[in-house]
Amino acid sequence: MASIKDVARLAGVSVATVSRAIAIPEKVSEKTLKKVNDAVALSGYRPNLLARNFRSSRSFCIVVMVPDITNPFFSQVIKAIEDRAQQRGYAVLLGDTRDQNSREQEYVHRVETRLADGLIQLRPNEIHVEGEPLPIVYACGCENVPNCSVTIDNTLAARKVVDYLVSLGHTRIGCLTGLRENPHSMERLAGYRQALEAAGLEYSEHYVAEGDFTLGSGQDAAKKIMRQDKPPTALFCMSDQMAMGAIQALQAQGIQIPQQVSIVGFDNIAYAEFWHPTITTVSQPAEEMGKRAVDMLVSIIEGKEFTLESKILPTQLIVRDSSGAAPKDPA
Amino acid sequence: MASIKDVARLAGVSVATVSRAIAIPEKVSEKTLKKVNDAVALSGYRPNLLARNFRSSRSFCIVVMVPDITNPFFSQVIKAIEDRAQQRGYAVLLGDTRDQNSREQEYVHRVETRLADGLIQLRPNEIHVEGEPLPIVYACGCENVPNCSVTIDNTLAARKVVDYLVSLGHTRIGCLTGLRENPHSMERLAGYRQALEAAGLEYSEHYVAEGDFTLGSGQDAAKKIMRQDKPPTALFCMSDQMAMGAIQALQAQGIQIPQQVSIVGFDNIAYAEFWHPTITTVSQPAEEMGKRAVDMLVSIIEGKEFTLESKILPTQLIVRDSSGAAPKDPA
DNA sequence: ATTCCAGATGCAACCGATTACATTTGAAGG
DNA sequence: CCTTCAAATGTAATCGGTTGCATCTGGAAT
Repeated sequence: MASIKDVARLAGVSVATVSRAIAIPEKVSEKTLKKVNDAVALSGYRPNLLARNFRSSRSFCIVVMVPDITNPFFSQVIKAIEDRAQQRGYAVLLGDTRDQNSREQEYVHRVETRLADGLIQLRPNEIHVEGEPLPIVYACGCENVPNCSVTIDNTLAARKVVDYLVSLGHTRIGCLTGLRENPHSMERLAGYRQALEAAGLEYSEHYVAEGDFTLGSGQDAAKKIMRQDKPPTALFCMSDQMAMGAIQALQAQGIQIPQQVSIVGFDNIAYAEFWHPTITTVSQPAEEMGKRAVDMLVSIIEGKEFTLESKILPTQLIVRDSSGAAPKDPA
Repeated sequence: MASIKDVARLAGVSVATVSRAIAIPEKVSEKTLKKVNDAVALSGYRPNLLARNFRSSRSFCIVVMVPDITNPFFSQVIKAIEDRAQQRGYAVLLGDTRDQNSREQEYVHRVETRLADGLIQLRPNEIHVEGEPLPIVYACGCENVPNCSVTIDNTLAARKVVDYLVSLGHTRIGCLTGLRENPHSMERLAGYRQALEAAGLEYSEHYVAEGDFTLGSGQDAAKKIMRQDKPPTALFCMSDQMAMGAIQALQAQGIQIPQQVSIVGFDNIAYAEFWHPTITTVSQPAEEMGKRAVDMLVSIIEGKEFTLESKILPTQLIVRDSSGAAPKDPA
């Protein structure tokens, strides 16, 4: 593999001249520029960016930690991140943590050891770092993370969608959560409770079932929650995937949606408007969050200013066919 | 930021000793080991892996190029890749190429400039590299790529699923392709034609509609293909996403699936068995391909043996509810 | 006490680029 | 022809580790 020395020898100049001819060609005479370019072409020289990065102590690489890349919501965010990062001159290291702290640590370690310049955390968990602070941006997380973050108001969004169910006349509204200890679950559950309270409805653990945001867990949780005396006439699912699982499970039992039970999701993933029925949901600004997260991170990395200017983006209720008026005479 | 020199000074030993104490502690006396460990703890020292990688000319990073990360099939493969790579000590750089050659080149460039040790190509395109060959493995691609690859027999898989439609009595079988110049499209189309020919059915361009593997394109292509005198009674879609779009489009027209039209997909993504109706499809071994691709790439990188031992994995026809016997009296 | 030798440690080169500083070159002006 | 000065180029230090080789140390054997 040809190095800058080989090029210098071939061109009959010093390595410094080669370096300059490549980096700042206008600072080099035309004659030597040509000699160097010829030598580069002849030797098939490629600069060793590992060396350059080492010298400058920069890797031009950022880590993105995500709980599950196969979740369409996250893959959408990541696509936006990759796009923006590429524009800004950074590459994206994918860290699918599978919600395991040990895996998370390994990726944080890459930043500590300079293999990445910074990190975007898509899990709603706070990262604990010993020693000097690292460039970290939280995205799609929760309202009250300590560092820079770009997120939505989960509580408010949940509240709005449950308000909407109330406005349709529903009084028995169930809730399918992610893992209960997940901060997203907690905040959205808080919004759910707020809406119930505002409507004068009683909160009951019987109307709450735990899942983990996946299709299968939505299926199971829906079955479980409907298996009671006075089952809900509406279900607020904390992810579209769970809503899909729930719809599938209820339809399999011959339950009509939305005539008998209304179902709403969260995220507005692409499949939501293709499902049968199409799914009422809360739209999160996935691309916008990804893009802004990159911009924030880059300005921290390059400016080294760890300002705490967090940003909360608006969500939008998208009404489709999976929700409707409460049945007159529920079972 | 503490460097190895600071640790050496603090511990009162040479940098070489510190280096050894960390890398090969058994080669160092207990006394100095303790001194070094104390100094490391005191200074908060983190080795600069950028420096180590530079020295060893290795980045322990591999690039994965994918046409579209939001395609659930690819995100599944990538998840497997990330998992395996992590196990083998490599990080994964995500390259979402959006089917643009310029973006592809940028990522290839990262390998040429040593910022990544190798590359896994999930697009079915061949990568053209000038100069020395690079460690590249093709996965989920086509049968006849030149380098090491792990893939399926697209032609055979398509042939089998269309054979299946024929066995149900269908004689007017439509085909929704990806972009026509996409190698996957071409190979699967070949399988489709083989099956027709074997059944003595005539091939007609009127029964072929082009899409791009996405939901929306499946919707459009299905509408277009049904808008003719003798519309197909069965549709072979080259991706599950297109099958979903097609199902949605036909149902919106009041067409019963599978009673009036059978629809089959390709990939067996997670949503296929949750769709309404559940989707008959061809299962690709996504995890297995991802895992094997990493193993192949690592053995090329570490062994530097560019052997051409490609691997073709089996596919499986998964029969579900979206396909059934041909209607007695088609419209 | 001397010799020997293995184990522990230090010295210094090295990886491939960048860059501050020193030196050379060459064209313009006197 | 000589001076002057900016432009062009070269020299060498540097980034932070790793590692071959030399040196040192201390205990065992003689």
